[in-house]
Amino acid sequence: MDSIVEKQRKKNENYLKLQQTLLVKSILDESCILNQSLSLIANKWTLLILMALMQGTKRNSELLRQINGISPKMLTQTLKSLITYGMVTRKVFPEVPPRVEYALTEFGISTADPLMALLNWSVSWEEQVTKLYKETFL
Amino acid sequence: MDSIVEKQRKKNENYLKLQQTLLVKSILDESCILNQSLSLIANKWTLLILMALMQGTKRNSELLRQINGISPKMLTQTLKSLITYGMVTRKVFPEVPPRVEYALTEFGISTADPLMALLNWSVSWEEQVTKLYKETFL
DNA sequence: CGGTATCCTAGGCGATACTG
DNA sequence: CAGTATCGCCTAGGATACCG
Repeated sequence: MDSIVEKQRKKNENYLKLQQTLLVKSILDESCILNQSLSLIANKWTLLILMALMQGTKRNSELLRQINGISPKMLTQTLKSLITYGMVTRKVFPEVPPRVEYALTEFGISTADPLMALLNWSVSWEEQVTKLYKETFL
Repeated sequence: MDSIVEKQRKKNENYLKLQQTLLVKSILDESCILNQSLSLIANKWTLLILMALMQGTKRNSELLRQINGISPKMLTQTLKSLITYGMVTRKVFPEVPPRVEYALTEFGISTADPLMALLNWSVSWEEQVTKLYKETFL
C-alpha cells in the first residue's frame, strides 16, 4: 500500500502530466483521443460485459444471468459492437442446442488498465460519487 | 520508462485485480460504482472542460475559445453540472463588464488520475481506437 | 460578458414478439 | 439456446433568439 504522501505525489504528477500533454497534443476537440476511447466504452452495458468477461469465457445465457437488468437484445447488440471493436471474440459450436462462447481479446483485456484506474478513483471518492449519482439520476 | 516486460506484468496485475474485485463487490449491476462515475464524466463536453481547467483558472470566454466546437449553451450547462458535482468552482467578480472565473476543486483535480490512465491506454492503442471511432461515428 | 429560454432532432435504449 | 425484427419512448445535445 502506498502512503498518503506517496498518493499525494502521484496525484500531482498526473495533474502536471495532463497539463503537459495538453500543450503537446491538441486534445481540446470533441474528437480528441480521450473522447474517442470514451465513446467506445462509455455505454450503459459495455463496461459490465467487459467486466463479466474478465472472469473468463462465458456463454450468452451466463452473461444474461450475471449482468443484472440487461435484456437479450441489448446483450447481443453490445456484444456485436464489442466484436467489431476487436475486444471480444465469438465462437460458435455446431451443436444442438447451439452453444456460443464469448471471450476477451488482448485488446479487450487491455481495458483493465483504465478501468482499474477508474475503479480506484471511484472507490476513493465513493461517498461523493454515489451521492451525486443518486441526486442526478435517481 | 517501464520495460516491455514490466508493462506486461502490470497489465496482468490489473486484469487479475479486476477479477478479484468482481468477486468482492457486486459490480455487475447497471448502477455499479464504475457506471456511476462514468455517468458523471462521460458526456460530450465534460472531459474537455476538465482538461481545459487543468491548465488553470479560466473565464467563460476563454473556455469558449479554447474548446473547439462547443456552444455557449453547452458550456454553461456542463459547467453547471460540474459545479453541482463539486468538481468546479465559480467565482463572480462584481464588475462591469462582468467577469466569471472557473477553477477546479480538489475533487476536480483528482479526475486527472483516471483520465491519465485512460489517456495512456488510448495512446498505446491509438491506431485501433481512431480507426474504430471513424468507422463507427463518422 | 455571461448567461437564459425555447424549440427540435437523432439515436440510445427498452418492451415485445417472432425464428433456426 | 441464441438470437432477429419492429415499434416507440426519452433525453442528450444542437440552433436560435433573448436578458442584465
